[in-house]
Amino acid sequence: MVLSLGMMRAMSDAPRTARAVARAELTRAILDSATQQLAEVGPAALSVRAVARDLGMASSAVYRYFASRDDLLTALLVEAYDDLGAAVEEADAAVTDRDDVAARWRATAGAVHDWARAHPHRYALTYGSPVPGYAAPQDTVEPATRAPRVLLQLLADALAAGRGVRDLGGRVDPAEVAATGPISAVTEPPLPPEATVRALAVWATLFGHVSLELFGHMNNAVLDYDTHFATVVDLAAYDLGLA
Amino acid sequence: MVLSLGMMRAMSDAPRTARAVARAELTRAILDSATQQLAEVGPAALSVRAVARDLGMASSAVYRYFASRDDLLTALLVEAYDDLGAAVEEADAAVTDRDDVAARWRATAGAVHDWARAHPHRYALTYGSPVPGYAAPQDTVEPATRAPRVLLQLLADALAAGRGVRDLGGRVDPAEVAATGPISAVTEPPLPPEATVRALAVWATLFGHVSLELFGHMNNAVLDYDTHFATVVDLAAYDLGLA
DNA sequence: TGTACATCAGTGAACGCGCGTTCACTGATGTAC
DNA sequence: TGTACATCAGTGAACGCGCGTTCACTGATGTAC
Repeated sequence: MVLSLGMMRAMSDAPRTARAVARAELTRAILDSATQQLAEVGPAALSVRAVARDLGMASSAVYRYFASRDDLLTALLVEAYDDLGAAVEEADAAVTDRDDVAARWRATAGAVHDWARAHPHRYALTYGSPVPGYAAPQDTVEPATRAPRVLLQLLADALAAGRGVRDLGGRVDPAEVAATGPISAVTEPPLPPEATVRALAVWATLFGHVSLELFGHMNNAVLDYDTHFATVVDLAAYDLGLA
Repeated sequence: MVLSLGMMRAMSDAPRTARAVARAELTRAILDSATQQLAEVGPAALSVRAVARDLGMASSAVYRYFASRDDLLTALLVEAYDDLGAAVEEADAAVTDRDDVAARWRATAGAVHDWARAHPHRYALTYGSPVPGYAAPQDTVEPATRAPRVLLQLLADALAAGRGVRDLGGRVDPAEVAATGPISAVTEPPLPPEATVRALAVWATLFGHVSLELFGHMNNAVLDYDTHFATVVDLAAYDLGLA
């Protein structure tokens, strides 16, 4: 996507001209309306015309702001990842005792849980089924890494402070070390294999729990989601060697 | 839904009349075509007309078999849950040494993984984002319990045989015991709280892993899904106290 | 500062398409006597 | 076994709707001199 000069101004923090101000505002309004659409009909039925109708403008006008329906979807996806990433980063950063890694983990997991419940449809967009016929472009990759990065970093901090990952019942297979190399390499210094494996498993538990809860698979099976979530997070803290 | 006599015959194993045979076959053909549709356009865009076109019949004819698009979706959902449930049950049953609970767990987890990869769109239908505007009716509840039941039962068997769940780093809170009561009560005798909590956490890990893998969140991060899945399953076996 | 020109936002009509569902109807199959 | 009637499967037209995207155009805003 080639950005026009006007578009770049619209996206900068201090738009100069009246046009740029209007563009920034309408871009925002389109995204907000589309986000609402998302909640009502889902990503597959997200409609440029419905957004235009909602804003009282001709449907063709939306194309001055987004080149296509897919571009609009991409923008929603990037915003959702960024929003979640920011929430998680802030929750971690809000723990003033940086050495209390268990508290940082709880804050991180809680932020994911809270964000997902506050924005169930945006969670479904990012972590639910892929949208058929839509392939997320490269732009979404970096924002998607923000949240997981926080977990890996706090685990690295724990290891640096001499806390560690509880034993895993055996050595990590060399093939597994190779398979998870990119994850290990996220932090500096890299995580040891045991930590990487446990981090990935815990990450799956966290998102698995949130998905099962939000998508209705705990209906009438778990009666108090908050209590159970706290229990699972504590258990993960224990498995991570933080508690 | 009230079933007509003819419909009940069509669903029984040995349809009598030529009509009933034809009905059973066409019902099957509709479901197969719809399943293919699902893979191509997703559940939200599943179209009665497209199914009819595929089968070379008038779109109105499909309504002789399913009262509405939602009814068709429900049938797909029930079939998917049953298919997964059967695969998991068979995988567990195929382990001849019933006391080798670790092997039963690996077979169970592997069956979920294999089924999901063989039928990614049916997995997305059941465990991905809910279909907007569609509320799954009661008919889907029982089939959905088949797979999790296998895990709970093998864990109960392990406990009966003196194997058990490793310690969780603390006692299970009474509120959590209450919250997870329905899960404990699935087996006879009921699972103790520690086992229930660990079972739920492991269940979230398993489905979290499969979702993250299938929905593209491990792209360029985990390089060998099979190796990593095996590692996570082994780790879960260890956490469950089976290995 | 004032003017001429370039850029941009927004319009409304149009293209070609697909959808779920209903309905009156025809012809084949099944059933009761 | 043969016949009359009831049931069912499938048709094709119709209703009323929505979609993404393009295009020529108008009028407002911005810019260079």
